This record gives sequence, C-alpha cells and structure tokens, in this order.
Amino acid sequence: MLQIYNTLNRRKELFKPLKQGHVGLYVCGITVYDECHVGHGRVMIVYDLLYRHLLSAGYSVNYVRNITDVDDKIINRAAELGVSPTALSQRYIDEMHADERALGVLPPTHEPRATESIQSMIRIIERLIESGHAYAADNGDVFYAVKSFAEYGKLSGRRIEELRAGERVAIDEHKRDPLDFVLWKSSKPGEPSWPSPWGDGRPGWHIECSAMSMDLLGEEFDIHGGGADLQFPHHENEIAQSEALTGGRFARYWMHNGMVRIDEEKMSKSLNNFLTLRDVLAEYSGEEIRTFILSSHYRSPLNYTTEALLAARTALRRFYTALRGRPVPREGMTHDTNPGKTVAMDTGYVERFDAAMNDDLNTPEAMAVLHELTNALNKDADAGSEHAVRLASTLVYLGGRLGLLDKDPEELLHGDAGSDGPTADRIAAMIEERQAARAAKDFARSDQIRDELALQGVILEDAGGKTTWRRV
RNA sequence: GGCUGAGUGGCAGAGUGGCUAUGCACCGGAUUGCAAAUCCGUUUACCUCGGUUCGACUCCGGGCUCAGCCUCCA
Repeated sequence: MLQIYNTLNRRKELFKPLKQGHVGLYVCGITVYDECHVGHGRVMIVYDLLYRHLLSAGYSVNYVRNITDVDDKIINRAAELGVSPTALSQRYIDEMHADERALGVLPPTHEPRATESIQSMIRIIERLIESGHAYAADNGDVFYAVKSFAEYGKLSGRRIEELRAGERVAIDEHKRDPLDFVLWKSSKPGEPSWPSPWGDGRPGWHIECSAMSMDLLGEEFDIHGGGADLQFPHHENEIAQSEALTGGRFARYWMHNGMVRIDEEKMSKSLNNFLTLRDVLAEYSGEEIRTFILSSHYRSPLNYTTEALLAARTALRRFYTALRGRPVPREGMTHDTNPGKTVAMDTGYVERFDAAMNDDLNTPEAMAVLHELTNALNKDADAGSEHAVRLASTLVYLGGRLGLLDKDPEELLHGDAGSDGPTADRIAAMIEERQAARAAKDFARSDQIRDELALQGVILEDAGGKTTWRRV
C-alpha cells in the first residue's frame, strides 16, 4: 500500500485514489525560455518515478505535466534574441524533450501548453468575478481577491496577516489588497495577447495550472506535484482559485520535491548558479544523473557535487559489472510487468523494494536493495545457474522499475571510444598479444600492454581464465 | 521578523523506543604472476541542553546551526 507524504497535512498518508484503479496526476512543468537545469531534471525524474511506480502497482494513470509557453520571461527573452515568443518556446520545448529522453523519462500522458487553454482560463476568471473572488481593475488587469478565500494559506501553513507583501517588491497600485495576485494581465502593443472581456491580454501564471488540470483531470483529482519552491505562492494560489470556483476540493495529495543545491545553496535561474542538463550530460550519462538523483529521498535537498556524480557512476558500474556475462530473459521486463509471471524473480527482494517504494518513494532504501541483490549475485559464480539467472533477472527488473539498468552490460562497459580512445578491435588485438606474453610468462610485456591501455582509459580484468575490458 | 523543513560514522545517505542500513573511502584477509573485478572481515555515528521512559539517535520542550518560502523560480 502506497503511502505519500501530503504537504497539506504534513504527514504520510495512505494513498487512495478517487476512482478505484485510476490516478489523476498533475505536475507543474517548466516555463520554456531557457535550457533545463539539474533542478528541472529532478522534477522530471521524481515524478517519472512516481508515474512508473503507480503503473507497476496496476493503476491506469493520467499523468499531466504542463508547459508554460506564455510569460514575461519568454517575451523578454524572445525580444532580446529577436525571435518570436512562439519560436523561442518551441525551441526550448524540443530541448526539454531531448533532455528527458537522455534521462530515461517517460512522456507524460498529456503535456498541455498554456496557450492552448486560454478559453478555459477566461471562463474560470469570469466565474471568479461573478462569485466575488476576483475583480477587474480599470487598466484591464484582473486580480484574485485573496481575502475572499477563507482557507488561504492552508497548504503552506501561513496566515494572511503574517505575510509581508510588498516588503521586497513594490505593490501594484491597481490591487485592492497587496496580497492579491493577477489572473489576467493586459498586454502592451506587440506582445502576445488574446481577446477577453477585459481587453486584450494574457493569463497570469497561477491560473494556467488550475485551467489545465481541471480540463484534463476534472475539478477534483488525486495528486498534484511540483518543486518545493512552488508551494507558496503558486500552489496556494492554485488552491484558492480552484476551490473558490468549484466550492469543493482541488488536488487531494500535494507532493513537493526538494531543491537541488550547489555549494549548499539552491540552484536557480535567479541566483545564476545553475548547471544545465546539457552541461552535465556532456560529462555524465543520463543514467548516471538519474542514479545521482535517486540517491537521496525526493523531499530532501540534494547537493550537486562532482563527488556525488562520480559516486553514482561507481554504483551503476557495480550493477552492470555484476550483470555482465549473465543471461537475463529480457521479455516482460517493462514497468507494467507482473513480477514472477514471465520471468522467475526473487520475491524477497521484490517485496523489500516494493515496501521501500511504497513508503513515500524511499529510493535510497530501494537502491540499498539493489546493492544487496548485486552482492548476492556476485557470490554466485555460476552465471548459468537457475539461482543466478533469477537474481540477475530480479536486478534488471527492479532497476527497470527505477528507470535504470536497461542497457546491455557489455556494451555499456565497453563504452564509446570517443575521438582518441582505442577501438574495440585494437583492444582485442592487444589483449591477444598480452595473452601470448602471459602464456610465455613474459610478465613484463604483459604488464606493459596493460599499462598502455590503462593510459588510454581501458581497464583489463582477468577472471575465470578470460580477460574482459572496460573503459573508465 | 513569520512560516516550513533539516542536523546520523571520513563522504553520501536510509532507518528504528532496546537488535548490522546500504554504497563509496580506509585498513586487514582471500583470489590473482602482479593487478583489476569480486568475496570475507574490521574501524568510525546519530548537533546541544533538559524532560518522559526500565531504556532514546529514535518521543516532548529549550537552544544552536543550516536550507527553502514570505518577488520570478522546479
């Protein structure tokens, strides 16, 4: 039974979907005005993991993750670069998708764009005005009246009187109350705009998510996720808009992933201390980045360091080394496979893994299960034994549940020669020569060959009378 | 100032009212021509001060430190 930490109540709760067997999941995606950074990667991976876990538990999941493709930052950036906002956002949507593929992230069921839901947003705003929760200012802006929603602050644990609106940013003179936030923004000439009852304009950020989630998941749905930095005010405002509109509940479980840090400080655009996924992918594989992100619990802060990425690389290599040369029936190894059905599994490890994942996606614990499984597998030298095949299958299956270990071990360990590395043929020839030297007890020559390859990033390993190799 | 959350061994990082997390690193051993990989074993811990308890790293309270939010942010 899955337990999820619900930010609304600040504790783990048993997950029960509204509709048996089905889950509606909404995640706040990104604003596409630049390349994704590691923090965005964490969001992608964390909710991908939840998605996979729900699927493997047998749910049908409607996973919606939006794209904000109209926003001040997009408009400004596009103007700077001299391109249209549409072209700019499309470019970064494509880049985001490429990053996701590299990280092994499954596509969500729906990926709505804000600009495709403008009519829904306008309808919601109209109804909010009718019910007295919103008001139009004389300049064409529409604001949400925060004090009209009695439960405002229930997600983030704040009280309206404690908020220091205006302390850090000048208050918009058109607001009746400093806390009010914009639902509809009048546009200046040349900016992207849509006609509305309040004049040409564009939606405010918060209303997008209310509209897109309700369009695709209904007025009330199961899980809403996003980064911890969105808790306030974004998610609080979503709740205020949506629940004021419907009079019922909006999302039932709120999940928030922790921030990625660099030098013990939040990685973010505004602090300009971010590393793009593109940067990191030049140095580490998507699978290594994914392993790094899975190494800590999703709600904890995660510090980005070279050491941590290298540790992920080491862990992954350990798994693949254990799987090397071991037959694993690959059919039926996808996320929706019922373990034990098509491939013999070690149910003990699967149960421990499930228990860890059901405990609010405890991935460090799940990874510990994989390590113990690897250890057990390494102890069985007979690759063809039924026992070894079962353990190897279980390892590949559980790795797959995390979106890992889907590569061929031999290919992965052999890696890519790159521009200056020796080719596989060259290595094979040198290994052959070394074997001859060893047979002749010419260990000086044998070691010379090994050292030479090591300098070129190739490690030789003699085991069981055979020599295998891998790139560092 | 307010609201969240966190402080675990050299590092990363789970967890539990009394019983080995796990991985990396280190040290010793096995294996190896020597290595690598692998296996076995060992060492290092729960911020601080009080309280509850037969017993607390684990519960409660104070303190200290750190991070996030109170502007856009994943």
